[in-house]
Amino acid sequence: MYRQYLKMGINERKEREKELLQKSILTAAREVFLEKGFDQTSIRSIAQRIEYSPTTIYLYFKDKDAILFALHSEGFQLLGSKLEVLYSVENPYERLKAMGRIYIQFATDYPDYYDLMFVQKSPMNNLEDDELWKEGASAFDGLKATIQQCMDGGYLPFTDAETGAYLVWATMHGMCNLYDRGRCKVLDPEKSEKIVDLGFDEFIRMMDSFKK
Amino acid sequence: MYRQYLKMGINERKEREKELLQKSILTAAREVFLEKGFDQTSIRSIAQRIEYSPTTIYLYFKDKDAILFALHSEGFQLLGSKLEVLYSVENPYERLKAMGRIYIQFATDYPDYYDLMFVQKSPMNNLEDDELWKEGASAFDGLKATIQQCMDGGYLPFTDAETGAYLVWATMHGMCNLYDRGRCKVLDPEKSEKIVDLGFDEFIRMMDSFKK
DNA sequence: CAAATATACTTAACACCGTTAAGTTTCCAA
DNA sequence: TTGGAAACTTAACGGTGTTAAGTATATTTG
Repeated sequence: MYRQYLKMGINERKEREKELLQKSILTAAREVFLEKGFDQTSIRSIAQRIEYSPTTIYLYFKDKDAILFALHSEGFQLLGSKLEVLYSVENPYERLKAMGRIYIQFATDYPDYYDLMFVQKSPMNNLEDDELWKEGASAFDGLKATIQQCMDGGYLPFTDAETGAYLVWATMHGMCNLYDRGRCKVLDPEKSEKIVDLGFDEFIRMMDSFKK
Repeated sequence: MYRQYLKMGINERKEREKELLQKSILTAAREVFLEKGFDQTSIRSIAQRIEYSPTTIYLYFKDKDAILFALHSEGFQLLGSKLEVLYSVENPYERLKAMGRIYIQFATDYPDYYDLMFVQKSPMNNLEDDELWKEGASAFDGLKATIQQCMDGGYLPFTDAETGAYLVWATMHGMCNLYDRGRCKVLDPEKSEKIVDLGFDEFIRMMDSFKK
């Protein structure tokens, strides 16, 4: 009968509604996360914001880590959008320097996103043991390619692009993380507030001296 | 009466007993921490191990952060003991390289201690706002002094010893932390397991090329 | 059209957590 | 012997992630 034809439309509407709630859960999660921070982002606080019971969330996400993983992916999208301007930078070494500046700016502007993307273990629990970390990999590949071009252009003397990219990444990450975690208290108070930028400048100066 | 004379002895015994329990709480905390890790180190689990009620712990420590701070200090003592061999290294550049190796070895051998010392925010909550972070400062001063000597000896071209020390520290920290937090999945699986050492070797190679 | 069933959601509960207030036991001094 | 301080425990508060069971609603089927 004609109801058979309606069924599809109804199912589609239902699917749309499901997706809508899934999205509103994620929106609520993002709001709580950005307003209150990682620690205060609880299933219950997300549920309260969308006026559903906490258990409803489990009908749309496997567990809390799945939500955090989704937010982590959002962070990578945001970082990616900030990095887009680099396409116009043709000189690989200039691009690398700009990349570093943007990375640090991102870590400073969105410390919670940064933490979720590069420090917290929770979002990584969502990956299967053999599953690869797509978000991280594509960002890293971009860096690696630039490093390779820097090597080819004689700007940097790394023996291996991948190891070199890791080393540069680790330096940026270490500076941001030590600052974020309050470990820069050991520094001269006058320097400690702007130490990440000072460190970056010093890093650039070191790299500059490599140019063959 | 003669009891007056005993009183002091009794009070001293009581004080010794108080210290004893304080120490056994710390021992239990350390055991749980090293066996089960940071996340599983709860007041309740520590209490269970010493067979006291959880609330007793609060008679000996202000809160959980105070215990974590005590463990964090232990970590610095342990790291300090590992660094002792450096006294015999006269060449500052050789000492710096050895320092880096020991630092990485420490982070690898005692990841939980390392986390507590350089990543977790909890132990830092125990410090007053204006209070300085003694443990971190004395470790950093050791690095800074060596960096300064490297600069003086023409091994490294940093413009400022403090910023240079921070930069070197951040590089080591970044490599260790990215590895610990599972972010090295982005690397070639063949390299990822030994990436910290590979990165360190590359770092040394870079530094070597600075020698004036 | 009524009964059966599937869907969406909630309530209640479990097992944890850090922490505090109130109560109990133990010990020493007067 | 009794009063009181000190040491410790019990019970509770408000929070966490998560699951099992129950309810209401909407859809399908006989």
